[in-house]
Amino acid sequence: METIEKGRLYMPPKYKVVYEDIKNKINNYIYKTNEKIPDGDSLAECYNCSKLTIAKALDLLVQEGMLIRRQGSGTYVKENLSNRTTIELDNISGYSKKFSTEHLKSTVIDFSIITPPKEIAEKLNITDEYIYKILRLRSVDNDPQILEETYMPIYVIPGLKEHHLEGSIYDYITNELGFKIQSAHISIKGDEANSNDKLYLNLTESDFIIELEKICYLENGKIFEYSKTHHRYDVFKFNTVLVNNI
Amino acid sequence: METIEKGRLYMPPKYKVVYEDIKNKINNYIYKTNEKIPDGDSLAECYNCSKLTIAKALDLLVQEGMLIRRQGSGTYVKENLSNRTTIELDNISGYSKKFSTEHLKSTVIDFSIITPPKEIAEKLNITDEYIYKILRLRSVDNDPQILEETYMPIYVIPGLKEHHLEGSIYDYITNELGFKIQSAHISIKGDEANSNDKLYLNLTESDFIIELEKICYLENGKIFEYSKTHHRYDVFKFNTVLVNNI
DNA sequence: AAGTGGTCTAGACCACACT
DNA sequence: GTGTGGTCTAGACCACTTG
Repeated sequence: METIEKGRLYMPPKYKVVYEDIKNKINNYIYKTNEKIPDGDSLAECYNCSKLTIAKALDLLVQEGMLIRRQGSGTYVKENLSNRTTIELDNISGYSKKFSTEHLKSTVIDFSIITPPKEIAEKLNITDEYIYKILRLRSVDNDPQILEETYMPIYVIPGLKEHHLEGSIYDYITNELGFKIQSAHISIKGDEANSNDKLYLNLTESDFIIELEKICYLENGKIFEYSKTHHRYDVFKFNTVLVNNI
Repeated sequence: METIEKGRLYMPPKYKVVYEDIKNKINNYIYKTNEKIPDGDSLAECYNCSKLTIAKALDLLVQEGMLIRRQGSGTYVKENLSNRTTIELDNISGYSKKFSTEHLKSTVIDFSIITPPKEIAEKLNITDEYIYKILRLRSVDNDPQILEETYMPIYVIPGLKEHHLEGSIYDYITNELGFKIQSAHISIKGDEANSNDKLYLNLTESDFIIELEKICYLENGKIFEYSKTHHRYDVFKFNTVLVNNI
């Protein structure tokens, strides 16, 4: 399972190996829906590790809504529901599995470097820093679906060029810059379409959009993005799993 | 911090005590935004526990979006953003903190016991079980905001009466029955208002709503609720934090 | 009573950041 | 180099359910 990253041999931690393996077993119905999987001691012996490592791996799957652990009883596979949303840097990544890049298109409406207004600077937690301002239209088969307004500090994401925007900014950040995403704080609401929405998303006077506001963190603790995306309501769907941890 | 539950002395685990204490320190700005909190060894000494217990407590706060941990650097308090959504059994619990029960009203439109149609039975993962069907209108200051369609198996939630519906079903389940919620799988989308929405939410022909679909699990592994809530778009807001754990 | 998950420890070692 | 978080172990004991 080891890979080469940045020219170095990268060996994933044991709990991640166990996590991946059990996740595969669930997805391939080797561990069947609503059934119990082997107990912690057995798994620890099977994977040649401690119980705690097994628990850590299983807890990840609980967090993703794939397992439920019941004290005194066992660990069970949940009904196969919509899995937890991965962080959608792309805003359209839900589709990127369904549609190849041939069908996806990003049209850059505006790409400039600005001094952020106070409101944006606060969201990005910066002072006196230049930022990129990006306005993009995301389409599937030339059908416009998402109008995206993105702000990113230059010093956090250096070297961003217009051609990156025509593809995936996410790919640039993770693959070319080698950064990892830590988290995203999001907020979802509905609203009437504004003039830009009507213009670019081909909406009529009476239409509505779903607005997804997002603040994204890198693993180094820096906020790298604040964005507002307006989604045509008929193509928007957001799935997630909330787990009670306390 | 110990409490009496079901006539027994309940002593919370150490990591939960630490979690609560640090959460309070963040909310009261004893640990300030963007600043580093003490390292794991110090906290372990301070709380008289092992490093692992501290890590477990801090990881909960990372999951809630309040902290960020950086290997080699430290643990930092994040910008105070909207916290992670708690499981909203109530559908209106976001308001229950803002508005007292005097302002909140639940009007029961339908409360019946039925044999579920196939689609609902599948969502609830049951066969040959009777279920409650509940249609409620939730209002704030007599302003109708949410139309809620709920299905619950009788054998999972016994003894539900109409007067419970006028208050909070959540309170009945957690306080009177003493059950705990494990998780909720949710899905959010927008849609045009249907005839019921127009009727009960006072919408016009052109209006639209936000639909929140939800499947809820108890700690005993049973699904106790499948619901669809239609929210007037101008009063809907959903916040959450997505954390990259893998 | 037996089985299973949950909590917790003390300590070891590694990976990474900072300076 | 020092400090910090991340991983991992072996084992102990507790809480809960009943496969």
